[in-house]
Amino acid sequence: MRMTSKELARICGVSIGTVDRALNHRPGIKPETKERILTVSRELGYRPHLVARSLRTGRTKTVGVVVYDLDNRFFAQLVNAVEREAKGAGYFVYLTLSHHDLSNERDCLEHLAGLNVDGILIVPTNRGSEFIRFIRNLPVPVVAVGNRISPALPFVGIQDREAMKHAVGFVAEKGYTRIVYVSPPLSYRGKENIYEVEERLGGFREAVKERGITSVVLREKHFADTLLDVVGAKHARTAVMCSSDIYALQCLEHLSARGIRVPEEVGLLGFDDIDILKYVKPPLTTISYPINEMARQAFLLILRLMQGETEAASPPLIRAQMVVRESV
Amino acid sequence: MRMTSKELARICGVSIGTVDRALNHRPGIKPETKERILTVSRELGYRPHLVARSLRTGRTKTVGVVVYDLDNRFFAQLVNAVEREAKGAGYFVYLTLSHHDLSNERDCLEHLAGLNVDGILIVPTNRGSEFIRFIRNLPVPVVAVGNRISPALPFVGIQDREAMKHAVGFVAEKGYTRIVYVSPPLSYRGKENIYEVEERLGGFREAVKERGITSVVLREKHFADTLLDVVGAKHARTAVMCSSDIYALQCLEHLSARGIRVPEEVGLLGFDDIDILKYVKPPLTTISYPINEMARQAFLLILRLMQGETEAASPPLIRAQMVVRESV
DNA sequence: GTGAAAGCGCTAACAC
DNA sequence: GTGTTAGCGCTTTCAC
Repeated sequence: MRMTSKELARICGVSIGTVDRALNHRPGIKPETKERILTVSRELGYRPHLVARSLRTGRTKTVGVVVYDLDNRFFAQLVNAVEREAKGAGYFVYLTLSHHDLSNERDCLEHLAGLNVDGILIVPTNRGSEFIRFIRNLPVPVVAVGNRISPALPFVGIQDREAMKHAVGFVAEKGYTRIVYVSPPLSYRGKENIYEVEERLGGFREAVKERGITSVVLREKHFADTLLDVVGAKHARTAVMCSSDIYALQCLEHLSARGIRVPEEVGLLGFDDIDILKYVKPPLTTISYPINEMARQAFLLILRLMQGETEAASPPLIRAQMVVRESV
Repeated sequence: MRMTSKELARICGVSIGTVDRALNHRPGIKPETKERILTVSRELGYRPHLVARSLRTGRTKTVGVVVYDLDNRFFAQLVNAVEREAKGAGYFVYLTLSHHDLSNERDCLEHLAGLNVDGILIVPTNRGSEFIRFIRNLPVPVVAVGNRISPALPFVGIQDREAMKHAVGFVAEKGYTRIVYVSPPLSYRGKENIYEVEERLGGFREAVKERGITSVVLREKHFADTLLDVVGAKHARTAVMCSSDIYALQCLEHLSARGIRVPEEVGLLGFDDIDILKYVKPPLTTISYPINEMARQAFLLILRLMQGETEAASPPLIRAQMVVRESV
C-alpha cells in the first residue's frame, strides 16, 4: 500500500491539513509539529501522489515533446538539451514520437493535452490552416521548433535562409562556378511541413541567382545516379551542397565509390554539423545547427507561456555559423 | 474552459454515467443515445482528462524510462525502440535522464513512482544493496536493461562475456598475437554500476588466458599516450579491442594522427555497432548490440509485470553477433 | 496553530 | 437503459 497524506495524518495524530503544511513548507505550523511529521514521512517513505496533486492544481510541471523519432541524431540531441533545460527549471519531459506520421503527430498532441502537460514543444510535421486551428484550440501553449507552423504561432528556429546564402558565397569565393544542390523530399510532399527545407532551398536559389552561378537542384529521393551524371560531366569546377549532413554523407559515399575525390575533384558541403562528421574523411565543411541554443530559447519561450504570458513573442531567429573543415 | 464529461452530460441532457458508457464503449446504453453523445463530444472537442482517469483507476498507460542521456547514440536508439514497442501496446513513455549522476538517478525513479507510471525501464548507474532495497520498495515494477542491478531483479541484457570471448577468438585466428584492451572508466569507479563493462573485460581476460595471448589492459581515462606507446613497440602483430565503439573511434583518430594504418599495422575492434561506423574509414569491425531486440524483450517483460505477473522471470541473455568489416 | 470539508474529473458500484 | 453517488489523494478555504 502506498503511503498517503491521510494515512500519515492518522499516524501522526494530526489532521491532513497539518500534514500538508509540513510537507510543503507552508506557514502556520508549529516547528516541532512540522519536524515530527517530516521525520515520520521520511521513515515511512512517503511520496506525494503527483497525479492527485496535478488533478487538484491543474499543473503537472511537465512539458510534452513531439518529434519524429530519436534515430535521427538531431532530434536526440534536441530532446537531450530540452530535458536539461527543463530539469534546470524544475520541469520534466513527457516524450512522444510521431515516427513521421502526420496523424500520429496529432494523436501525440491530443494525448499530451489530455495529460494536462503545462506546455508542448514540437518539431512539427503537419501544416496547413486546419492544423493551425487544431493547435490554437489546444488548451496548452505550444512552441514550434525548427519548423514553423504559422508566422502567428510561437516559433524558435535558425536563420536557414541567410546561412545558406552565406554558404553559397563561401563556395563561390573558393572558385567553384557550378553548384549542385541536393535536397531529397522528407516524405509526403505537399502535405508535409517543409518550411525549413524550403527556407534553405530558397536561400540557395536567391544566392546563385544574385551571383550568376550555374546550379542544378536535385530533389528526388534517389539522387545518386543523377548526382554522378551531373558531377561526372566536368565542364566546370563543381561543388555539391546538401540540405543536411546526412545527405552529404550519402553523397560522399557515392562519390567515393566512383573514385571521385573530395575536395580535389568536387567540393562537398553539409548542413547541421552532426557530431559524427569528425570521424569522416575528409572532414566535412558544414553549417552548424545551434541545437543547444535553440533548446534553450525554446524552453525559455514555453516557460513564459506556461507562466501565463499570453503574448510572449517569438525570439529572433538564431544565427547558424559555418564550420569550415576540408571538404570544400 | 476544458470540456468535461459532466458538462457534456448537461449539454446532452443525460447523466454523467451515460456519458461514460458512450465514450468508453461500455455496454448498457441505447445505440441512439450513444451516437448522439459521441457526435456532440466530437463537435465540442471533448478530450478525456487522463490525470483524473489515472487518479481514479490507478493506471497511467505510461512506462517511465531512465537512461544517462540522449547524446549517447546507444540510449537514443534504445529509447526510440522502447517507444515504438510501447506505442504498439498502447503505452506512452515518460522520459527522465540521469545525466550520469547517481543521486539524480534516484530522483528520476522517485519522480516516476510519484507519477504513478505503470512500470519503469532503467539502464542503471547505481548499484549496491541499499539501491537494491530502494528499487524493491518502489510501488512500481522495474526492469533493468543492459546493466544488471542484482541477479534477483528483472533484467534484460546481452551475452557480453561470451561475445567478447568469441571476438578474441576471431582476432586470434586472424593471426594477431598481442591484444590491447581499451576500457576507460565510465565515471565514478567503485560506486557505479559497471556490470556490463566488467562482463566484457571478464570475457576478454578469460579468453586471452585460455589462448595464451599476450594482452595489455588500458583502463585509464586518458589512454591515448599509453596506447601509442604500446602499439608503437611492434614486437608482435597487435590488435586493439575496445569496450565500446566510441573508444574504438577515438583510437582510430589517435592512430591515424600518428600515421599508423588500420588494419595494415594494427587491428582495431569495437563493441556496439553504432550506426555511424559505416561512414568511417576503414569500416570498423565490431560486435553488434541488438538494441531493438533488447528493447522488445525489455518491454515485453515490463508489460507482463505491469499486468500483474509478480514472478515473470528474466529472459535468457541475448546473443551479440560479430559484424565483420575491414579493421581487423 | 490546527482541523474540517469541498472539489479537481473521472470510473465503478449500485439503485431504479 | 439510465441516473446517482462515492471516492481516488491532494490542495485550499474557512472555521475555530
